[in-house]
Amino acid sequence: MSQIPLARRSPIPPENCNLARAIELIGDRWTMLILRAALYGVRRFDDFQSELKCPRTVLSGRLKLLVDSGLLTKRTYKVPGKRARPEYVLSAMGISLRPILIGLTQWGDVWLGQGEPPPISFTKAGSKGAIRAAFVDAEGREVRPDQIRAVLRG
Amino acid sequence: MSQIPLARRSPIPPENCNLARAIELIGDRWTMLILRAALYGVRRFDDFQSELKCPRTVLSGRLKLLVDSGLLTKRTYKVPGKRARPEYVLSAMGISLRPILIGLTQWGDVWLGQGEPPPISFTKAGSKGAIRAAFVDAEGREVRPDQIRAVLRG
DNA sequence: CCCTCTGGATTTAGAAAGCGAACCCTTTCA
DNA sequence: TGAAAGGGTTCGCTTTCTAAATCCAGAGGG
Repeated sequence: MSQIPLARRSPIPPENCNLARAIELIGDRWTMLILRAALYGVRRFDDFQSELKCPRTVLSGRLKLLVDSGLLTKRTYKVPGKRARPEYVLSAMGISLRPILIGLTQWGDVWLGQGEPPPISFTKAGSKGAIRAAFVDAEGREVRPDQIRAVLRG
Repeated sequence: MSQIPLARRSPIPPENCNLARAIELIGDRWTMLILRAALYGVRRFDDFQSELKCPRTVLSGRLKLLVDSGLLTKRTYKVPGKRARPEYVLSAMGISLRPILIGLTQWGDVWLGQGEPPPISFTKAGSKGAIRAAFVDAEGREVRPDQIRAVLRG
């Protein structure tokens, strides 16, 4: 069943692995749900809170971590007649997670969709057909999953 | 800076969102690190434990959850002259997370790599150049991130 | 000028989860 | 008969999560 050969250890120790580092950073329920909302355009503390229904303590802590790690940028917005308030917008680093979360969305559509059609799908601007996460070579041509090979440095 | 327009709410309530469901399931530090190791071929309790250095209680709990949710399959292996033991191998559902974790690896290479070259890279079988996570249309042609449009059902 | 409203938090106390160390259980080998 | 090895569970302790209440600053209204 599994095409993956048995290994007693991963080829890269977790403490030197950029995947493990990424998991340390964003591999947390609330953190990922915050990023999901942020990618949909949510920016404000109370909007995050009513969207996620998470404790405000957790939210303010996570926002702080995300700002410190560079995924979110804290800046000020002002609605006329109201106080200036902070908002949390995705940095380039945060926006570049979008393909990964779209990929995870589509994975969820397949495996967790409970037989219902996906509530959201993705297309290329100006055309109709669905697009999907995949791998491409340097020329932008798709590489099928079974053709992917891992190469260790050194 | 942000190309994402302000929203007060995400277009899909989290409780009806397959991305949110996926995050509930795998959006956890240890769970993701287990999947990382499993994608590298680790299968056995003690191998996971010495790789992850997590409490054995946490490991056995997570493995149980992953089996229950269908990402891992528990089966028995037997080394001649040793007792039969359980091992945890990725199901098709688990293996299909591979592109997402590779995408996250490459994201980490860019943003968390501390200037060092990535310890692992990915190529197409039989060729040399690196491949990367991207979006493709139905014909397998790359769609650039700024051309991606979300479409709501209904 | 004081009062209230609003968004963005911090404080507090109890519940849950994480953690490390020790122990248990079964089979196999010496 | 005893020790080893793999795969767990049990046990206390610490950290984190959670909910609810409170705080705080600056508008706007009276």
